[in-house]
Amino acid sequence: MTNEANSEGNKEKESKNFIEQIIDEHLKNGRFNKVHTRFPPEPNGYLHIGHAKSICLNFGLAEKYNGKCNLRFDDTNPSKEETEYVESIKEDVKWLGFQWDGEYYASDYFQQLYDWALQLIKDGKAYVCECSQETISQNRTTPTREGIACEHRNRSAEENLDLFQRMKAGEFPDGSMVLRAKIDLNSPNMHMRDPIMYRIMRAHHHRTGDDWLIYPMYDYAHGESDSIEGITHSVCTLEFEVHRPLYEWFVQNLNIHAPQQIEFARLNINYTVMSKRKLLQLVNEKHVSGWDDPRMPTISGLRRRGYTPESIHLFADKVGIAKRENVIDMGLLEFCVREDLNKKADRRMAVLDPVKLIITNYPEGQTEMIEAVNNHEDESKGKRMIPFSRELYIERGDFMEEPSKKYHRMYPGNEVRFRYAYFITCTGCKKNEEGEIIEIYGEYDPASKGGNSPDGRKIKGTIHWVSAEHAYPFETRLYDRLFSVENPDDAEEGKTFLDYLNPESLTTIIAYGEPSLKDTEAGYSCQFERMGYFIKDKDSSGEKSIFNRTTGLRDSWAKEQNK
RNA sequence: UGUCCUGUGGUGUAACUGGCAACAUGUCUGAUUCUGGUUCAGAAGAGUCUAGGUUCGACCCCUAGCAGGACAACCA
Repeated sequence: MTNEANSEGNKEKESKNFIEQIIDEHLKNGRFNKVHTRFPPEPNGYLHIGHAKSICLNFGLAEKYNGKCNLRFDDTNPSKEETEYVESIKEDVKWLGFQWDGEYYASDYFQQLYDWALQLIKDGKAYVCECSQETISQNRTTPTREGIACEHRNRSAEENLDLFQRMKAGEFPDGSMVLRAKIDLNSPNMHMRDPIMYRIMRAHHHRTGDDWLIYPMYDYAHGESDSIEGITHSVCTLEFEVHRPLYEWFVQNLNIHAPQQIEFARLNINYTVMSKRKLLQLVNEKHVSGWDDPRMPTISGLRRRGYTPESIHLFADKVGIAKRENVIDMGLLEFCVREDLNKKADRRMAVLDPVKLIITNYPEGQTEMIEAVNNHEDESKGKRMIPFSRELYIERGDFMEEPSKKYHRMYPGNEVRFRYAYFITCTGCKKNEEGEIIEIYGEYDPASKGGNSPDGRKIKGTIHWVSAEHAYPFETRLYDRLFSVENPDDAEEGKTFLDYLNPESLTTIIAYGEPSLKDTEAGYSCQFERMGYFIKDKDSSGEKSIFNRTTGLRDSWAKEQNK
């Protein structure tokens, strides 16, 4: 290594994303003297990879600036939220490796929020409106036209106070009235045209039970919750950009701590969908086995698929943070798992599409144990023994009766290395009446034991194998992208994203693995040499194993063939 | 339609706040290799949406367009 390379390496001034630049500025100009972020999921579904980006951002910011990050459940809509989701969210955040500083719920603040609403009413900045949903919407008109004030807008503070308290007390039916902020009916920003702060809803809340009959809306609750927790930087996605003036209006008019809301572009990945609504639909309509189906972009799905927290961190790191719309290639996610798994996954041999190979010059009935390295990237992983015998299974694709150009696996007359074992020269094959190859024959060179070249002769191909007699059969689930088009969201006329589901997103086969695969537990992740990364699924039980394919290996041979 | 946001290689993100565009991924070559994996070496690929302007000099600033996105829920 040259000195130049060294000094280059030390220089690496990592560039900051725009949010960090804003924070630097705030720290410099004294607006804030610390960093306190929060991750605010609504417990109405499972977390997905898009949330992971946000989690890594928020918790990452706190780490970088030596600050704090809260986990806050935005549970202001009891009709959609459930405890099951709260638990899964906590599990996912922890699995990603983050520990929140405070665990909060917007519902913890219902009383404070209510009191502040009373204050706004007294200040003449909020009023109870009895208009119907349609009327309110109509009166707001369109952005280009002025809004229309309804007869409730100029009620006295006393009357509003009385009405609002009676709303809370349950004197009025659901939906009969709302509390509205009195801001600006002519604002070009529709969110400022007297937004709704509270609605009457007789729904059982997962935490406050039946204590409340009125519930605050997002816009009223979110900024205030941030404020209560002393959040400095309230990071959210782009669609809330238009809400920022409203966010600021509330903290300003309540005269409470004002966090800075900053918006960034949400994550999009091709060949999948990211909206909670659509993910929920996939689950409800049983297009997938559940929220944690390995094809789902959910964190629990990725986990079951074999993704590691590290691979997701790497991914979040690589996609970056910015404000422009983006679509990340699924290939990047796959690159990230391989990058991580290559270093730590055990190597094992398993044949996914088996065909029998008989070594005609190998003694019948003999079995010998072959030593194999667990991971060439990490010698500390040690070695293991694998049985070898006269009859083996090899991959159907590793034999060609009439080889194509550049093919250097088994074909009549060609010598191939059987990984860790011997050099075997193919001598022919047998076919059934349909012309399918049912057996392949070969002769081994006893001097090449261990797979080493006895005389230094070059062998182009190395293939994996499994002793037929000792093979351990197990179910293998080969996963592919869930959708067959890049962007299932933009469905053509008369179709929905469901019409683009990939019928081959899951293929179940029986694979034959080396015996060591039997003594593994669910969650055991390894590389089947030359085939890809696999993880033992939780559906496994006792002797029965199920392995999910996390992702295949890079395959430049397949690319070559597609030319 | 109105307001706001965004516009840099195929994709994603940078560019020390004005000094002729970097990194990653992807693609293609080649080398190494007991995984057609990994690793290594190299190449191609944008002249920064367009048109003006300011400036010695602009991806960064200004003006006008164009394109894409967000919003017009008693969802978040």
